[in-house]
Amino acid sequence: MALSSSSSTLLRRLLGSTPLSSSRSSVLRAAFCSSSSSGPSPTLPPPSTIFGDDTEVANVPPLTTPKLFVSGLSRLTTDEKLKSAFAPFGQLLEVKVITDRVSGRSKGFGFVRYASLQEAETARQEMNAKFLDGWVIFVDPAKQREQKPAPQPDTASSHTGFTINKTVGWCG
DNA sequence: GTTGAGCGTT
Repeated sequence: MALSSSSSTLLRRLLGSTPLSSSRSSVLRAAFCSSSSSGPSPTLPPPSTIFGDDTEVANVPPLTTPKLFVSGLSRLTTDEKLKSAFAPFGQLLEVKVITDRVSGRSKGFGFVRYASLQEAETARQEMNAKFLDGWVIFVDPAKQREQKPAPQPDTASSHTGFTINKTVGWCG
């Protein structure tokens, strides 16, 4: 149950030649449902226990942030290329391909931010595991880059007038 | 040219 979309290395290898059978459960279901009119079967549990329900397994959890993390980008892919790929799926508030400050080239991943979650989900379901510039890209919800800047409540002076000396330096 | 894990600059 530890299926995560972060396994890009193995997935892009498999995506090279995957028949992608989506209606495999229909064949098995027909075999079970064709012989169930003569009382309960002590040897076989009800089909609902095996397959659960008509719920598809490809159900993905909804997003919680309009910001998406796009990985698997080609080194030749830039901001404009990424923007052009995610543009028709919604209003992009910000598109950024992370480039190394030293070498000045793309790191192979970027971020896209939509105006709403609806657009982000659409873009994710439409652009996840798709080809972009010859490489299979992966769209995942991005983390919050904004970590607490200064959550220090008692950084000023207290009413008691005492000031804690935080100089816990080395005694040597 | 630089081939592949990962979460960014202001």
